Amino acid sequence: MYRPYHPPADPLLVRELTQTQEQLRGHVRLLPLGHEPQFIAGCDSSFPTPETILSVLVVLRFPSLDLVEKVWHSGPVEVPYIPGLLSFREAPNVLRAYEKLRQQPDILMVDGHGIAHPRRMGIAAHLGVMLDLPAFGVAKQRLTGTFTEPALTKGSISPLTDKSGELLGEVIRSKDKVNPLFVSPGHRCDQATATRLTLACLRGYKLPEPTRLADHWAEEFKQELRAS
DNA sequence: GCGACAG
DNA sequence: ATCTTGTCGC
Repeated sequence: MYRPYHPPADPLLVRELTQTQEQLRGHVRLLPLGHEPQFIAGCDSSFPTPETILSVLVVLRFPSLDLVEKVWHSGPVEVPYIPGLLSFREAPNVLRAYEKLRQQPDILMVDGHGIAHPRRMGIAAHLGVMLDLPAFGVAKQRLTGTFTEPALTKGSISPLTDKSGELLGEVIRSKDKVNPLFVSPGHRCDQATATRLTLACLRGYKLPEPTRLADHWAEEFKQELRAS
């Protein structure tokens, strides 16, 4: 099987975005959430066409997980995908969608990493800082760090750490025998909160409800968008 | 120098 | 992410 090949990225663009990322990093704050959230949001982005991005945000009541609201926004793709700089490609459009929300959430669950990132600035941290809102990431694939495979039973957890032993996140088995999820805090959130909320949002599926529903509606809107 | 690389 | 059929396991 072939290894994915990433086309060469413009060195100047990489330098610029990386510097901006370092600036944002200085604003990240990892703290426990003071109280139980009443509303939790989930977000997801997809690409109906190579040059169009569609972002969906859903808000669920917590802990019932009833859907309260869903919004979306689509626009032109302006930045290529570059490992470690994903947020600059997707976050701008997510922020536009966020502006359409009427019910402000207490915390945001993002499809991607929080601080489990080479520079501790995954898209969950990026969005959290931009919105000054508690946020954490739930990713399906590892970006950086090492871990030992957690047991195959739902709820099993193993730490994700970097070379120096620093805790970057936790690898969680969200369902028996499915690939684990990578959960890490993004901003105004700590690991315990990120893990606790992720587990509290599981409803028999691999993905926690906020992300799963955002994914679902993204697919719906995508069809609707291509048909117009 | 050689791999690895969220969505 | 996206393009895509059938297939193996619970």
